[in-house]
Amino acid sequence: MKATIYDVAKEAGVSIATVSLVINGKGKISEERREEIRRIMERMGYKPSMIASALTGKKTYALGLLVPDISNPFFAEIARAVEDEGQRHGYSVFICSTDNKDEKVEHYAALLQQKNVDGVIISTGMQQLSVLKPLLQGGVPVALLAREFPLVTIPSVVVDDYAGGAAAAEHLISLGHRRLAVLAEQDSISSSRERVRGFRQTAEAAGISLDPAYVLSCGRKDGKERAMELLSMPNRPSAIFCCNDLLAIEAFRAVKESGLRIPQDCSIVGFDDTVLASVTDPPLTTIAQPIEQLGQTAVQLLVRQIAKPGEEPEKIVLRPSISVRQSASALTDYIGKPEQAL
Amino acid sequence: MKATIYDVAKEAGVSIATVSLVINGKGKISEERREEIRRIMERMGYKPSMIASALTGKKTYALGLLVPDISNPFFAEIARAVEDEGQRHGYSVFICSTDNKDEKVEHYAALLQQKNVDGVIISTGMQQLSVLKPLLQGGVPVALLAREFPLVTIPSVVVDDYAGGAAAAEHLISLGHRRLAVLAEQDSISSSRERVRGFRQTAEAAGISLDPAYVLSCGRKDGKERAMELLSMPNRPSAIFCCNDLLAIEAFRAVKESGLRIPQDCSIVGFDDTVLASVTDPPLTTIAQPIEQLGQTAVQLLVRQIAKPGEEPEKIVLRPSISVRQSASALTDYIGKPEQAL
DNA sequence: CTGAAAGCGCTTACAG
DNA sequence: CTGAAAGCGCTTACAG
Repeated sequence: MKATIYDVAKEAGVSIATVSLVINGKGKISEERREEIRRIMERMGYKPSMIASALTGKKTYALGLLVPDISNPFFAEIARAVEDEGQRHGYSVFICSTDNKDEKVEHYAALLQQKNVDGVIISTGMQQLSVLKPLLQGGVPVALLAREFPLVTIPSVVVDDYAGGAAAAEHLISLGHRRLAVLAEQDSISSSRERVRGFRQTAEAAGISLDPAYVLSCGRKDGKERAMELLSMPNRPSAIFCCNDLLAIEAFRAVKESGLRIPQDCSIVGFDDTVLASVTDPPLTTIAQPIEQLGQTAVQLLVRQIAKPGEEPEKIVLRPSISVRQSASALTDYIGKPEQAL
Repeated sequence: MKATIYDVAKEAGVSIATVSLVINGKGKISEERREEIRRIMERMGYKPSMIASALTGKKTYALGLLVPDISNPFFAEIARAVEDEGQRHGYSVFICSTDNKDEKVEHYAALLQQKNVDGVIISTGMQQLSVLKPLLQGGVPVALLAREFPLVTIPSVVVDDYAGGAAAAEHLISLGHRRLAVLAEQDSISSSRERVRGFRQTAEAAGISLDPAYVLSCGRKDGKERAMELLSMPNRPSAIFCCNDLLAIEAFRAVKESGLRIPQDCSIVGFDDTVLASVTDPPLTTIAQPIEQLGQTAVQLLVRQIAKPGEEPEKIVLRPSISVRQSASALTDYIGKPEQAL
């Protein structure tokens, strides 16, 4: 049914070796023959099978992309950047949503390896780094995107999460906020930890302590609930820093459901600057990640790694910026009131 | 370096055929041997290469998913549903963002074929159906998701776009709107055409004509611009039906930028009910697609097609529903004014 | 119950 | 300038 290299060779009256050479633009073959064979391939609608060529030692030109959830707008945008940059280098990409569960990470890692992907971009959190062992030991090139593992030398590109958290704190503090709270992701996610750390240290440097009771970790579905907890505390926070935009939206819902106003009663700052941020009511002030650049850089690091497996792994840090919109404002309602009374 | 079936066979002192049989759970092999060989595979960290087994006539267990843009929340959610249902059946999925461009569709179609994917889910628009010829002729199973091609018999799952457009019109008309406008997608997208058709016919059935000048097609980036055009028309529409949520957001921006209020000065109804809809200000009234079910059904149709290529292709139609939020309201400001004066 | 052998569709030295 | 042959890592009849 589908034409193979044999069909083309027979049609052209040459050996399959010759056909293979023209496919790959190799060898010394007369330009006429080359052209003729090309024409025949074209006419027969022949496309070389990548899986056959992969088996012969060439690459599969497939990449794996591990993300927590492709339906999360941040990772959807990352995926698009990875896809485009991948295509630019000839690679297709498999999507793998892990829900940040080690078992799924492990499952996908094994699967990708069996599929002989040329490399894997990892942008998912995990409890145990060891789930990546098989990949690493299997010699599968890996690049980390927006994730870090301090003790391992894997090429990675991250945004300076600490600086992002710090920027959020600075912004809120400059607006006069003192009672700060944080809605964090699961503790297993290093980027979230760093954001909280940057936020906390900046607050403390400004003489504002961040009570651990006001730093809540959220799972996939309980963001609003956690935010509600914060809002119902005796000493309600005047501002909440959310470790991603999705959490910020959960916080929005909680605030509104509590009959409070944003930002007058409670300021909110997010993280990521996905499409969601410009769509909320009011538009979300958030720490912006250079999403496209993250995706592109990760692919480039991986491609380099594939080409020269021996190379010293690079670690690239991109700067976040703050997108000031309208979800965080000065504490106007409290003007004049003494800090203690708040 | 990586263990092959030969290494396992040698280690176990059997032939590779025997190993292959235990991998696939076939043949009649003593339970002891079977167990022993399993243990050896485990110990050696052996995982059969899928590309080798694919070359031997088995499947690649890879699917292609053609969408306009994976970073579009609607398609990101579709992708997640497809990924999950695919995994359930043993398939991994390649993401392919086409930007609705025929050249990209063609490119990806050829690529997926070369990669010997077992099937392709198509959820992207195209001008020429002929770009799919290679896939269809190549005997690659295909399923259509939220797309239709009237003349071709390909298994497909769609939402009743006509009914969705009709529901939007009914809702707006019941709220008293008479000056209706539409922000459509490109004409090449059949679902968009159907939505507009349902909207138009329902309006006309209610005695409201929809001037073609008030139905504008948008490209990837000019939604806001087109919406601005509508708003600056001499006879400004009191309600705009947008053929997807992203367009609705562009319309939101245009309305606000014009100093108008939603919904008092201009009602807006979207389509899709993605995560965006609950996040806008005010929350978006929109036609809800059963996204998860769409993705699942498409995979199931494809899997069936893969298993029994001869089967009559099914066409499944899912019903949309309307998610009433707050972006469309009754024409309170105009109460009492005669229709002509509007 | 198990092995030898052919074959999947390519690529790559090696001859000539 | 081009072909014969081995090999990639599997699966699948076919023998025995």
